[in-house]
Amino acid sequence: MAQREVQQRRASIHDVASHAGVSAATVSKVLAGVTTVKPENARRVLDAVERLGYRVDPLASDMRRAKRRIIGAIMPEFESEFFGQMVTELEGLAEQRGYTLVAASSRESEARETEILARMHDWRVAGVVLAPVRNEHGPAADFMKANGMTGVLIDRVLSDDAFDTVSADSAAASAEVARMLVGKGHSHILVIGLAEQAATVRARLEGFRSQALALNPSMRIDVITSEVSVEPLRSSLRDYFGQGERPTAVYSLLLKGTLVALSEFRRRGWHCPDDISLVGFDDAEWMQVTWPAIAAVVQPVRRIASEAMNLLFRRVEGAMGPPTARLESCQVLERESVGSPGSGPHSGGGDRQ
Amino acid sequence: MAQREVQQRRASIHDVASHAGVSAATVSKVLAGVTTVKPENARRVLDAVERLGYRVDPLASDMRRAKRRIIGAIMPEFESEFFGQMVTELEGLAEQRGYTLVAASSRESEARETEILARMHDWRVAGVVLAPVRNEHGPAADFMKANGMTGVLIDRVLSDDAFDTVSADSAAASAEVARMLVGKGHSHILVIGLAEQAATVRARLEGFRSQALALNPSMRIDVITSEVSVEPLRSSLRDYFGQGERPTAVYSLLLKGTLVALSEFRRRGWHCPDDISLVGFDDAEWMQVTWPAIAAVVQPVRRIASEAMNLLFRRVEGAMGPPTARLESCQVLERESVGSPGSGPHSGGGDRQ
DNA sequence: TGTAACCGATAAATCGATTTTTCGCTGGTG
DNA sequence: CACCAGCGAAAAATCGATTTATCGGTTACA
Repeated sequence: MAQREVQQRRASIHDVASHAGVSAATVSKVLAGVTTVKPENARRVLDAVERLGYRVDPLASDMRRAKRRIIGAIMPEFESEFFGQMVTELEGLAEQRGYTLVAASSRESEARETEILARMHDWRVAGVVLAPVRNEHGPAADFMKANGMTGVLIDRVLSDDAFDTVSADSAAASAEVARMLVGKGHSHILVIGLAEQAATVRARLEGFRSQALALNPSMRIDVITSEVSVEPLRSSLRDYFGQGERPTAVYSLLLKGTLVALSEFRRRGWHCPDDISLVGFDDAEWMQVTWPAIAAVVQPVRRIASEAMNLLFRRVEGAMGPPTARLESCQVLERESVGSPGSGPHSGGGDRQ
Repeated sequence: MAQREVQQRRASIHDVASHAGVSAATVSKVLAGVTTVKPENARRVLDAVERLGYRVDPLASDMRRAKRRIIGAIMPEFESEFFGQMVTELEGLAEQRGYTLVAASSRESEARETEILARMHDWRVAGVVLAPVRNEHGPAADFMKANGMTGVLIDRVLSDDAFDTVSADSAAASAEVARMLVGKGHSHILVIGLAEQAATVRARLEGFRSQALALNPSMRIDVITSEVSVEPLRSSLRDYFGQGERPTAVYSLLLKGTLVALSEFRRRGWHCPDDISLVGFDDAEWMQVTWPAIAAVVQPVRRIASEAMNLLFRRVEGAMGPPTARLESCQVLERESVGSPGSGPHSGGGDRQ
């Protein structure tokens, strides 16, 4: 319990030492659990610690180590449930091991990503969990490599020759989505995504395409991707529908795409699943309370986070060997936004507004 | 540009000093912009810095200061857009001033809140931005007070006698919601919320109630709040509707409540705004793409963040004086989930599924 | 009896930067 | 010529903890 020390400078290890009548080194050893300390002295040290409310200063404690007990986390954004949960999980896992997590958002910019990484390098973080904006081959991974940083890449990655990677098994999940949609009788499906995240999006696309075509070789699969941001995707989609294209289902390869698809459906007065079916990669809390509830691929956030931390700490502790590439399986939630083609009015106009 | 130094120990200020043929103190001064250094030496220092790719170690640099250039941020959760954006903003603002932001989630637990705070105190952070789980009178604020920490309280707070506070002007926004609903002809409205966040929720409730009653004294306003978590709220709501209560509009005082309300509407097959109108405090991206789009109160995240940081840094720099309590005004977005009572079927059954 | 091994603890070095103190040197002044 | 002021830079102290080297005092063994 802290007493009148309030507002004053906090007690240092030397204060504890003098109160206990021993040297600072002895205090350090007692607190580190070294057994070569006389019980009597240990007791007095612990007494003093208690009396002064002493706590080790992690910053000072880290001074001498080459790798500080800090883990950096870089996410493309914090606004979505996925990355929000990810940071929460990572923080908890770091804390469990006595590490502090410093999280930063790259705001979908590779330039910022590298800047943040450089700053974390300055802090001499023990390791970094990087969810790259684009993929594992960006400047950020290069920077880490060039500076001998230890790290794990997650989410928008497949595998790397220098770092362990952990991501959702996009291909398998997409194949399951394909089975679901083809099983319902869809034979003309539009897939939308952002090309930014090259490898991941490609995996999701190919996983879907190959499974769908395997089940129905005459299937028609249209693909719309935008290079950079969401807005071009929106206008491409608008053009596509504007030209009279009428797929019976849309599979969005990422959350932003799901939002874009929904808003385009709204513009045209289309309802799911009567007028068109919709499935999106990435789940969100709201998707189960809207009308209709939106079918989604749920990524195993906790498993990705814990696996990433396991791999990271293994490396931090000096583990060598070739990098691992883990794929964690997803869950596909079939909800009301998916139906069979032709089962509803499909008028293209029925607004309930 | 870093050269073959890769993988090696990073250059320290002493390496720079010896390469430049000066002392470490001189290097420090050059980098700090002190002008009492001979131009010739300054140049050589900067050369060496460039050549070695030297960057100041922020940890070592902070050692001597009583307050380190670290700002702590504690949020109840990271999963919602509101807090996600908040962290993003705070991080950017801290970075602008050369500070590092360490963010942690209290996971809606006051106990965890205090633990995190204690850990941040160990780091001797310069200041803390705390979004308390409950309100400004919790154990976390007490801890900060007792330990002489500097901080700002945001979001679920109104005002405090020790810390500056910044939050959305809940009362004013709620009054505007009241004007909107009463203006549409609603005279029986249900308000739902969590009592946890006592003062804030009360402000939202009172702001709404007083304005609504002023406009229509015979107005009926029912209130359902749950003490602790979301689930009791859900069952209370279920009971309420189960007893045959049929308000024409629901005003949710927080995001979770909006989700609960929507899912209960779903259960009963009610549609907005035909069967019932809905307005929620807190906006989210999905609310404008669903059918119907959900009316919401938008909190000025950026303004709250920047104002909080301004106040915080003022205190960090030693500003004295009584604490400020800022209220930032919100924007009310009227969307399709709000209509006039009786304008739709109000059958209580029309499902489009 | 002399020396080695050991125990427990302290002094000192270390980490990397900042800040204070000290010092050498130049130039101006009485 | 002696002294002081001022400049610029080096030396040293500091921050708080950890780790290594050292040291006094026993005990064991040859």
